[in-house]
Amino acid sequence: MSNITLKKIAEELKLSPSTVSRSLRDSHEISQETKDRVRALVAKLDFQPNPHASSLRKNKSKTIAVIIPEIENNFFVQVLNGIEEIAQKNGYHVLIYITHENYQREVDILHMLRSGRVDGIMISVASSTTNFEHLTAYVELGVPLVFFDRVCEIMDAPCVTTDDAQAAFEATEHLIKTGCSKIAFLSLDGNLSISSRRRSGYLEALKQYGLLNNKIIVECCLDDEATRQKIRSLFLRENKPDAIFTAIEKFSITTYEVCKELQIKIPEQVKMISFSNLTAASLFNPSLSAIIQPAYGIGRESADILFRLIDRKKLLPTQKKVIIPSHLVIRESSPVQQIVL
Amino acid sequence: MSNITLKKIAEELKLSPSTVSRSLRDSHEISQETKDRVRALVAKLDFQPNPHASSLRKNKSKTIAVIIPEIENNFFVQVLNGIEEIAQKNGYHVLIYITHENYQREVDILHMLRSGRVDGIMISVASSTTNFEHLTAYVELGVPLVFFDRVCEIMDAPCVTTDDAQAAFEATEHLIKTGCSKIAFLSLDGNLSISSRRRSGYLEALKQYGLLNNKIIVECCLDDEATRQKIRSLFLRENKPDAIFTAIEKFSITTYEVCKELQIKIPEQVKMISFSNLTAASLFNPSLSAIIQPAYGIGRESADILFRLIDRKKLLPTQKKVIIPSHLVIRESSPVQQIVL
DNA sequence: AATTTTTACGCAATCGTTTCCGAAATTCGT
DNA sequence: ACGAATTTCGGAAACGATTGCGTAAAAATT
Repeated sequence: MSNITLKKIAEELKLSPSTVSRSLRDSHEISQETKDRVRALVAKLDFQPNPHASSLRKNKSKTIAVIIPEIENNFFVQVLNGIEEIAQKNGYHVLIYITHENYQREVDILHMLRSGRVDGIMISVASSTTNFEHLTAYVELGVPLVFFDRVCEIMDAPCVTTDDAQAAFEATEHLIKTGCSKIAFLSLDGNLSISSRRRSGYLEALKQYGLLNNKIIVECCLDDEATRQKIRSLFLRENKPDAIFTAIEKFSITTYEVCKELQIKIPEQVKMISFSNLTAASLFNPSLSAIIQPAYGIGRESADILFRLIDRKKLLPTQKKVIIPSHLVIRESSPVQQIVL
Repeated sequence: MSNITLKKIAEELKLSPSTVSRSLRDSHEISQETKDRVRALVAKLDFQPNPHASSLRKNKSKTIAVIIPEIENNFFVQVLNGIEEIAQKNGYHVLIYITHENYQREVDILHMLRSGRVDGIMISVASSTTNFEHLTAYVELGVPLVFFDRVCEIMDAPCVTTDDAQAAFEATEHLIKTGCSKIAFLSLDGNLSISSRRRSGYLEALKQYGLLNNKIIVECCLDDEATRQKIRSLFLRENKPDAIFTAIEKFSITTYEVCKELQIKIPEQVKMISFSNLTAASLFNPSLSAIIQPAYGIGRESADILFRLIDRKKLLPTQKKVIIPSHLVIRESSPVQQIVL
């Protein structure tokens, strides 16, 4: 770390530190000539003000924290990409924390962040989170917080999501219209906002088409092997589903693998559709019909909102609860025309 | 941000700030009784020392920066995952910066980081980086820096990579052994360390099998459409390749798409193999043979090394240049037995 | 009992920047 | 030309935690 300080610059130029500081922030109470002299030396010595001293004094860290439940998930990666983009534009730094769907870790991180290390937080809660005290405690400190995707509706904080229920409805409806009547819905256990919204979209579609009695809801956990086992038993029971709708990208991969293992043909024997942001989904065998979430946009929008909060700007009324639509891409795993063998 | 400070704790307990500070760091010169009193109040008030004040005084930020060229790439995501894991264990925070393969952005980030904001840097350089002054200038400041994957060999900084040349050799050899003689190698343009190492592995295999005259090297850039066009023309030239070996995951996806478009069958008409960390590669149509890099391990190992440097611990001699082997997974896109139609 | 050592704590400087007050020096208004 | 307003800058006190140094009191040593 360079040990050249504001004070040294000041000495060198026979100025006071305050003048140098003001020059650097282009204060109107410094003459142009002095500013130029300061900037010249600063540039020459490649001086950078110490961010910790600055943060301490100004009580601003120019840093935000992004808390995500997992990183090996294209959705969160794209969100992060959007966030980083906006943060960079605003001159902010991005701290990343991964909870690995662990509630305790989430609590610890939020607790730790109460120190003033960051000016704001963006979070998608862990699947194991049912209690929100750690979040309310944080918000009560007055530090801006924005939820994205997996939100906590009851809290007074902006939420940026996609239209999960609508998207799930459309996906289910699509499956119904292509002839499916026994559609299984695979979702993450716990009571995440997205899970319940997606489930209700699924159920609503079944209801509208009089198929509510056929509902098959399977709640899977994070353990890959357990999920695999649940999917297997789904195919081994007497009343097999004729379609699978997975609410989580990862589950679609597991489902494909199980189908391969059990030699079940997609889409002939079972159709498939999934929430997924995998760019490679179109290369799957068969290509996977997917609900693509506007991940990048969610990242950008929620970051935008966070910075408005940080800058104490008024939020537009529409920015309290932002919903960006997903879109459905139909591919071979759930073809519109039934493939006849 | 909580406005409760060390000083207030001290007043409340009728102690001096120094005593409180020492109590919190478990100094031996504080009686157990006092420590207990301090800790009790600290716990009760949920006090957290201001990190900026602490960083300023101790000249330690407890933060590292991770600079990656792109994030929508499974390899870097897994590396990041490993890094975050180790950082968390060491009580460190992780700042993430994405260069988007942009040299100037990389320069700017490194310049900005010369302020003492972080205690160390982990970086994989951008493909457009040919000049390393920004890196040497940084290292000369005495701040630890570790390279991973895309390294700069000539610099005196630890490097953690995989055995690119060996892996590329084996992949090429595999293609040759399954009957291919016109193997095209698709790599990223620019002179990245990984590109040249992978290329040399490819060339070495061709050489050993007397196929050097058949070498086909295509350098692609980041523009997706340009890459697509280059791949198309590869298939449209008179002397078509009978195998494609892509050094970058993204290129394999584009290649698959082009093959679909041109109705070229993999592996019947052209075999494929790629460097890739996509978990879903096994679900491709056909499933993609891949060189899987130990991304998570690279992340963990390079973070480990960085923290040794930060703690001024001696590096083991083996930690100056760490090479973690990749492994080849053969799938349907380059079957061992030739599929006869 | 006198001395040395140890224990347990306080004082005050320090990290580097920012900003509230002044206060010269200059310009302006009339 | 003389007070008022403006411009331009410096002094010094923050911000909050850490730490070198000093020192009473208690304990140990001779």
